[in-house]
Amino acid sequence: MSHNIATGEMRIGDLARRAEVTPRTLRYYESLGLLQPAARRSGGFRLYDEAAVRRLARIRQLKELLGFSLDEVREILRSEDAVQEIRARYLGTEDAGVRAQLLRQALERAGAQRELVRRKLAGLQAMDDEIAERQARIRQLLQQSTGAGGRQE
Amino acid sequence: MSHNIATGEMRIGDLARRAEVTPRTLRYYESLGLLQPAARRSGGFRLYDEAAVRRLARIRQLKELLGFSLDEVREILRSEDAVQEIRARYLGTEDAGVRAQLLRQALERAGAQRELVRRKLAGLQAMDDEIAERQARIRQLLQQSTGAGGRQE
DNA sequence: TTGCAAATTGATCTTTGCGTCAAGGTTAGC
DNA sequence: GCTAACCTTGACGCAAAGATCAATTTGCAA
Repeated sequence: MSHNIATGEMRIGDLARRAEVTPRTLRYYESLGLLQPAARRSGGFRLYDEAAVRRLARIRQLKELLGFSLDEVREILRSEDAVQEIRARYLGTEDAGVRAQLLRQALERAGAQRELVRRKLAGLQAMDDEIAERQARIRQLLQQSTGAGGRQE
Repeated sequence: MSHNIATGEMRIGDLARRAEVTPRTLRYYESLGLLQPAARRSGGFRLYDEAAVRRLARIRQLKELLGFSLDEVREILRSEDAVQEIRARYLGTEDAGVRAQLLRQALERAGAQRELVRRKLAGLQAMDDEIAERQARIRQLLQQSTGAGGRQE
């Protein structure tokens, strides 16, 4: 059994198939400090869990969708990991003052991340608008043309 | 004078500075058939015009913002150039039927381009929404926290 | 006319993000 | 306990997108 459904543990090939990447890619990501296996089996086999599946999906999203380099992805993940740490500390304290402080930190990080995404988004929006405008102009010409020239079809 | 303001003619270094790339990059783009200089001076110096500035900006936008490879950029530009050609032919005919046909071609191309952009946009939107949601959750916690713990500031 | 910044072509170098062997070690199933 | 499928590390290869020489030329400017 290569894939223990109950514990969610899987070997490198299983994870690779699930994420549609090659094992080589996963080893490479590991070497860059992007994705660590949850454990190693006695023989040396890497073992991954469900958290790894999610993290890998995130990596691919950042790389493919947003076009970040793996170096940038590492920085972003580092930041996200920090948020998780803040969350853990938040859950670990009862002190309202400390809690509020931690929340503010998390908020700040989320804000920074959003900034990044919104910049890309704005550029894309502008492009979309531009194309839409062009389409509208052409459509209008087409209307005039087929309207004036006697409608066809 | 390296940069004739009146005619908008400039040499490779001028264009490079304006677009924040290196001259090497421009020569490379030329070798890929992405950006042709408007002319060459007798000595062999490349001369660029304002159209080149715009085209270069477009290339960078497609590459940096949308994450297209230079190969893909070339295809997209080819398509855009085709639109320009359609436009020229449109202006060159009076035949309403031909005109309508050309307009429909242009419309189709614009549609295809928009599809591409919108796919990227959708992914980014989803990411932005996700972050926004996270922010909202944190803000709510913060409200509760500072609300319950006695407001400060 | 000489001098220096900027240009030319050509060649080789670098980085990123993996792919592809090579030579073995591990493990599930029979 | 054997075999096939999977895994290990290590090394080299490769395409994209330039960067960096190197050896000359060009051309404005004093």
